[in-house]
Amino acid sequence: MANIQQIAQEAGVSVATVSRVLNNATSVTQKTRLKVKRAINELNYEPSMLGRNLRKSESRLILVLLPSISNPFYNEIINGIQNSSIANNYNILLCETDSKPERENIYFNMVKNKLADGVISMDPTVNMQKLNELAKNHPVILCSEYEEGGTIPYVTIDSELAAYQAVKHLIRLGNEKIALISSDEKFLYARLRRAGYERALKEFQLPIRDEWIYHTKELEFQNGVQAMRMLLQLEEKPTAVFAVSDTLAIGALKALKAESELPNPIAVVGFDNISFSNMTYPTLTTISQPMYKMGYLAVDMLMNSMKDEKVESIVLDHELIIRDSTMW
Amino acid sequence: MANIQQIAQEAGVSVATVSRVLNNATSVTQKTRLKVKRAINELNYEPSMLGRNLRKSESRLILVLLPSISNPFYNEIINGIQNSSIANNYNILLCETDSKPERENIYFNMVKNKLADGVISMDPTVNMQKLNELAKNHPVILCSEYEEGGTIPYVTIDSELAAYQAVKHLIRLGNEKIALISSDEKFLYARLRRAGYERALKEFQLPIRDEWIYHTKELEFQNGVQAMRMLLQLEEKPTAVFAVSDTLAIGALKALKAESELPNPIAVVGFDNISFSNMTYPTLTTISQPMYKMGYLAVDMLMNSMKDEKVESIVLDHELIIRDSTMW
DNA sequence: CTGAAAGCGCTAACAA
DNA sequence: TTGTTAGCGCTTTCAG
Repeated sequence: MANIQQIAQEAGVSVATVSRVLNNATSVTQKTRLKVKRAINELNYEPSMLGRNLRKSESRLILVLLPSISNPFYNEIINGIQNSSIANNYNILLCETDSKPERENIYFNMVKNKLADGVISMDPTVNMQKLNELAKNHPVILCSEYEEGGTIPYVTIDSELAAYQAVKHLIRLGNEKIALISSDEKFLYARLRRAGYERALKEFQLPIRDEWIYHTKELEFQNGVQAMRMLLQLEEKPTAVFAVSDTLAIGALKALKAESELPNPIAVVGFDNISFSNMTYPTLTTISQPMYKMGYLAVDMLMNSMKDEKVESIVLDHELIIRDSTMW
Repeated sequence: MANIQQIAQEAGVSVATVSRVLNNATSVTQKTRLKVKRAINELNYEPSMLGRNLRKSESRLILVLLPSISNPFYNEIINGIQNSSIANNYNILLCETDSKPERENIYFNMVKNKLADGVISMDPTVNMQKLNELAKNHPVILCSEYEEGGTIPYVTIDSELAAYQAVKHLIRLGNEKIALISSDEKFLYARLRRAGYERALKEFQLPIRDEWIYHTKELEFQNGVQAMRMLLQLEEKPTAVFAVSDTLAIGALKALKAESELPNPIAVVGFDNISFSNMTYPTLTTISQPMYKMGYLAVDMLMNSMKDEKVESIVLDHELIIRDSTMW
């Protein structure tokens, strides 16, 4: 691989001039520019980012932190992040932490090491203390999951309100016994969605019963299956279920189908509107988050943060998508 | 952010000694080592990868090329790649090309620019000519999709055999009119799976009818829905369907459910065993690929390739997973 | 065992 | 307009 020296030599100019051509500086005559370009082509030269980055101490790479790409919820967000990044001449480094602190550390170090210029975290399991520490010296934006009262700017939706509306929809359909399938309440979104669930029930003076609230360890389909099975074993079964994620809701639907002799169908509402949610039987009623937009805006915010501008957090609108799982 | 200079100064040693401590060189006395460590802690120092990488001219980053992370097929493979990379002290750069050549170019340049040390491509839409060009000077491994008769090492499964077995299973169940839902035949896997489909039909002297072979533009659920709808409109309808991917098969199942008055159920077999394939109704019979292993091995192969060792291509075993969609 | 110094590939300030 | 040169942060050779 040729370097800038060799190009300079080949073209009979200095390295500075080559650099100027590379960076489209105006102060180069057409003639020298051509000489240099010819040399570049001849030697099949590609400038080394390594050298450039070291010199400018920037990498034009954005680190995107997420727990696992197997959760389809992140797909569209990443799409938005990707497109917005490219528009800003950045690339993204997708980093799965798998909720493992060691991995998180590796990625945080990459930022400290200047291998990435900023971070967008979508990881609810992230170590907030360390992230706050990092945010002191590096641009960081939270996407979807955030810290209440924290200092890091975020883009998200109003989970409490969305959950409230989802449950209210179930109530309007005549359900009085409504269960909640939630994940670990160490996550803010789980606490908020539970709060929305409870607010709706209280407003209609419906019972909030502990046995109708099930907490799963993870967000896999299987966790939803298991949760629904438990709910179906109760003496007094719920007539409807609100799950805090589509993956859980889809698992719940599966468990319901397996149960052949139910007197009345149990209504199910999910959260996220992942692409599968339209492929289940019955199709899933769910809350749709503006995922693409969320990702896109997160990058915008990060760019502003890099310019040391003041960045305001953003709360986006959601939408209730009514499908068959609440009307079968 | 402190640099190595400042640590040297603080510890009262030379930068060389600091570097030695950083790299666990043996030739440093306990006493100096401690002095240096103390300075490192005091100043909260993190060595810059940028400097190190430039010096060693390596980035310890692997570029992973895939068309889109929204296809769940890649999830487990990536998991394998990730774990294997970390075990080898590398990190991965997940790059979605979205089948766009511009993006591909950006990523190829990162490799040429020494921002990544090697490439694992899982992208069937990749520009093979450019990839071959890149492979002359950089380590490249193909994962899943590969080039017949090409020079780049690959890890994959025997798609033709798997398809043959899938279709044979349908034949054994008594089906004689078997349709194929495939994607674009510019992709090798589509050609191979079609070949397996035809081999099985021929072996049992069953008709291969063009109208029973449907090619979709993409691999989204919706493409499967549409394909199945077309097949259901035929005068002579197939009694079974083999789809070259689970996403297509799941869409097909959806279209079947929508069709209420079918005299006999139509059997469906998919390909990939994505996690959702167990959540559909009916659950999907499919070919399971050893995805995790495939990803893991791809990294091993890349590591060997980096050491300039000769790397042999690998063909892994698959498995037919029989579920409800072939016995309802 | 430790230090001085060269150099990885590039950019940018300064000089010409 | 172009060239010279310092230096980004680190590793490594060679001397001591």
